[in-house]
Amino acid sequence: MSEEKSLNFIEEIISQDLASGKYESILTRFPPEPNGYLHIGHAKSICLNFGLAKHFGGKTNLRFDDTNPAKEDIEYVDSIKADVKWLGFEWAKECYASDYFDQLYAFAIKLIEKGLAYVDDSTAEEIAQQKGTPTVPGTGNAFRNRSVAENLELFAAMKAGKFADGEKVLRAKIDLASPNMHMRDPLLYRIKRAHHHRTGDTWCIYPMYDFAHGQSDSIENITHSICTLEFIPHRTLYDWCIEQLAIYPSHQYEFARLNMTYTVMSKRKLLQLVEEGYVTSWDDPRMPTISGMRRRGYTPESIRDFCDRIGIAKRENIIDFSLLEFCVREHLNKVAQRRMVVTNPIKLVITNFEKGEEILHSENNPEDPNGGTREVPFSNELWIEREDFMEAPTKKYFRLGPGLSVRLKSAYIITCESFEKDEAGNIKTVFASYNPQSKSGQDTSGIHVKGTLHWVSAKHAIPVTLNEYDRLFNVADLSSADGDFKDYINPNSLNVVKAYAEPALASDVLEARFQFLRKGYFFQDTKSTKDNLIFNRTVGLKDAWAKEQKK
RNA sequence: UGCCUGAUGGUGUAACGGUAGCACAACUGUUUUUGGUGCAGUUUGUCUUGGUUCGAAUCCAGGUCAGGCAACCA
Repeated sequence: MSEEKSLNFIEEIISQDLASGKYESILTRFPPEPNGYLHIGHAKSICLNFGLAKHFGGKTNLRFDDTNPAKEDIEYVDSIKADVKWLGFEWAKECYASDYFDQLYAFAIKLIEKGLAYVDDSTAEEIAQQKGTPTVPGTGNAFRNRSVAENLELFAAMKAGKFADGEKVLRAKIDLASPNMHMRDPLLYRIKRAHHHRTGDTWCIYPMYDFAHGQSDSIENITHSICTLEFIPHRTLYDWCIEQLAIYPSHQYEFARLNMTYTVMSKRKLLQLVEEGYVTSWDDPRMPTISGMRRRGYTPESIRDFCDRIGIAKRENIIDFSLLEFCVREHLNKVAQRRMVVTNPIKLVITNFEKGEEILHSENNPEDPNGGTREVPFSNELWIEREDFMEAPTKKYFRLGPGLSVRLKSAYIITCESFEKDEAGNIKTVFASYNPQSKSGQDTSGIHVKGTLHWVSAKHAIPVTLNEYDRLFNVADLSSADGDFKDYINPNSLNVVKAYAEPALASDVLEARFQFLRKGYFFQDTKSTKDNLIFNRTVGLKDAWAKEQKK
């Protein structure tokens, strides 16, 4: 059975390029600007670029597009490198557009010499005005006719710091009437006195994206430069620069960026959530950032699987959040250690358990035959979930109620005899008897019950804190919702609860993935300590009972 | 009124002139010491109008709708 996975449109292009001999091997790049943290949308691009190289036996560079020092910082460089590594990828070279500043400057001079660039003294407003509109051609100005010699001299003066910020810019001389706005004499260099995180104060002029990106690709001999759809109109300029400069012809291809339901994906909006305190930080587990998802308990495997499943195409999309949840459940189900934790406890007393205490064993992972078992102390006083007892059970309720029997996971079958309420009328204690013949693994009782409950021995329980996360927004498609996106923030995106956990959890390692039985997948928070164990809920289990109840 | 993209079930994504398939979601049934997992199954789709063709999701022409393009941002 050969199940050939069909190629996406970029893979098709690459295999043709390889088959035709256009390239012997391919080189891609992942080119973030270090002005924020990476999010799941970047993960799509990372998986694409690195995945392509892996698939076709090529390489991928990590390149920081650091041409705007006002917004960039080393903090972001470090976080980006950590995130890419965590996702499981290795770059061939670590590059910076700023490493090419001298070369880019030389490229600019070459354009001036060819009469294809000029220094413009106009203000930003004047330039915008003179550009016209998509339906009205732009008009030129007198600066456009400056001589090559004058342009050379003025550009050198710009570099030498002879002018104030914004006083002059270098523009390409292309076509002010072009139907493509990006070809109406685009800006190439601007004067900006800002400290650059790598070049310090060496430069006071910085190249614009359009004069840095394609040339950087070319310098590195990138074969396939892959970006998102909004750069389509830039491609004409990308090609123009490469042609006029007669440098290595990298080619740009575009795919649709990732959108997801119940979240936002723009760095600007994510920054707002952090700065205005809607979340605590960039790595808040509710954030769609790689660091937030890591802290939440997502695995690199599940994110890569997700990126694989969503595919690559040019059509705009909005992916169901449930697909991401599916991917992480699928992986965690295979690897997570099972533990028992009770969040909203009521006391269960086993009236006929005269031993008082017994050490039982429970499998760590039923999906993994080699996963081993752990010791779980059992006693005559246990905690169980309040919702696992019903005073007057309905007919489809498979749990505990007067006269009903259930199995306690990895322990015994019990039968409820009676219960006690407190003054407020809430259930306080449930009394039950156990069947000694029904011990897990050596059950000779012949009894079959429908429900199995998780539990924790009261005497042995350890206190833990659980962060139960839910989606950050309460509408699916934020792009088509009216008004400010912050109006749709889910006020219940975090529910912090105290819980009792089985003692094994205290000695477990920090990096371990857990499934708290019948509750969901959990991961220790970065702020968790031995004395104050905190777990983040990565994702809940599928809950068929909750669905049934809604009916 | 310009230019550039795109349009296949609820959501994604295949089919490259020849059976509209796959995944998620939803819904059944079944198994199960997690109402989890597994297994089996069901439902739902080619934007529109013409044309070419024995045959069109695919090719051609017109239309409609959606998104992008006028930062000294990337």
